[in-house]
Amino acid sequence: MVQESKIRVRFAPSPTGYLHIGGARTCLFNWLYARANKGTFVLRIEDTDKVRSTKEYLDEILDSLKWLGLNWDELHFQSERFEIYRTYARKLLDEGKAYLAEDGSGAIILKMPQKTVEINDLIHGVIRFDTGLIKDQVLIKTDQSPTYNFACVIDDSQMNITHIIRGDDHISNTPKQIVIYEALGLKLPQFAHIPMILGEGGGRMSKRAGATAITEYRRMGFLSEALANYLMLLGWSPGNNQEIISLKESSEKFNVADANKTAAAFNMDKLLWINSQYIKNMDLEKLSAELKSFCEAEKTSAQNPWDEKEALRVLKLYRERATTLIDLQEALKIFTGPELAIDEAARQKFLSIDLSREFGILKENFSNISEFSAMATEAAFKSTVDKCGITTKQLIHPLRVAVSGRTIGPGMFELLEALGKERTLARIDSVLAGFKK
RNA sequence: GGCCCCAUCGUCUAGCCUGGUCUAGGACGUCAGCUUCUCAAGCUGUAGACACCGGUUCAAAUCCGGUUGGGGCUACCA
Repeated sequence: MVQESKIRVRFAPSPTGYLHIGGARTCLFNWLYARANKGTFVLRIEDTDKVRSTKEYLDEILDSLKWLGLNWDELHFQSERFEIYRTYARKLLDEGKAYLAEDGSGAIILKMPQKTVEINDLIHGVIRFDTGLIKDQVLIKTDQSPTYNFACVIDDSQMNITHIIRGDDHISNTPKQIVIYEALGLKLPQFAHIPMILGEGGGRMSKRAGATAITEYRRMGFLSEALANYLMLLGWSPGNNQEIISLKESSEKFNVADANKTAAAFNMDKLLWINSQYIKNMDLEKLSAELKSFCEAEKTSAQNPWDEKEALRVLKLYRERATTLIDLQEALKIFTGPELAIDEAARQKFLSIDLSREFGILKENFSNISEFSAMATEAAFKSTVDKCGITTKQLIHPLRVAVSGRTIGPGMFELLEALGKERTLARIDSVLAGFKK
């Protein structure tokens, strides 16, 4: 039985910038294709531009990929392979398929043959090019470093890449590369050009039009699973009207050939919605761990040290109404210490009139509760409003502001239970003191 | 300019390859309602698209051609 050669794909970022949305999606498709076919996912750093490549960008790219869960099986650096490219270029020189630049600069240039080249793209089908329209291509630059198209071909061939999955902005690079493959007598890989991601307005994605760096999304409080989920939906669909899909599930059914041809506009609202779905449905302990590492990364740890039990309580209460980790982080602040920062507008709206009598009675009733449960606080609250002859609404909103500092939040009594008796009474004392002034 | 890619609701898409089941399905967003101690969530419902023209065919979102529109490439950047 003939063993079909294993699928090998690669993602080849250049460390001349951070990893952006488009690159991440390209990487994701490669990764999914490799995992779906039990193949190998190669990460190749295209750092031939010594001036513009930096260690910082490299680290940022690697960190972003790890965060997204896109692990690689092999890692290569083009900067370590310059001699290989020169060897191949010399071969072309010897065979008369390339020539030395006439200006004596030392650059090696490929003679462009006059022919028609065909790409059989997995997504676009056959695409034809007339190479007569393409000028001779520089292979090795004056500084003896390889050009992108040359290094790319040599590496893809040497690394036995079977499928090249990349953005369709590379379609016009493909004939130039094919000519190099043919000049060297190398086996052609399969090509799959996936569409680009457009900005919110439909134009080119840019920093100006919105965030583009993966790290920025992380800082905005997105869960990596949610971002990956959203990204894979840009240009691919699992079918069955499914919107929420994990990396694991998608890596079982993904196929590049099913990818769309049309560019997709980035839409923050949908990303936000997917993120909220993950926050609502994720395993609570896992969510807590995510929040913890988010707080640590942001160095704005609301809790110090981290109180897991409390975090779990808060998460349970707030995850339903949270969209990002930032929302959760904010919620956590309400539970930090007895002190509370009260929103000024909220204070104006609900605590500007003197409610010292009402809060006084409420405090007394709360004090008498032995087990500070939602049910018990609700009963105590009820008897308070009855005694004061006011409606629930007249006191519940001020109370919410008093104990949580804001007008919005979870159900009043679940909130009180989570806060606990001690903290609740302390905060009531605090507003009581305010009324006396 | 030349070459190339693309074209279904505002957005992401299903359907297109293998024409009829499409009076075009789903999701986000919008709007309305339910629920309600706030804000959400949730549930129900509403409006909303096959870019245009022509051809092939008994029949086209689906096939073909053109137009228009958008995008990419055209570097000794990647």
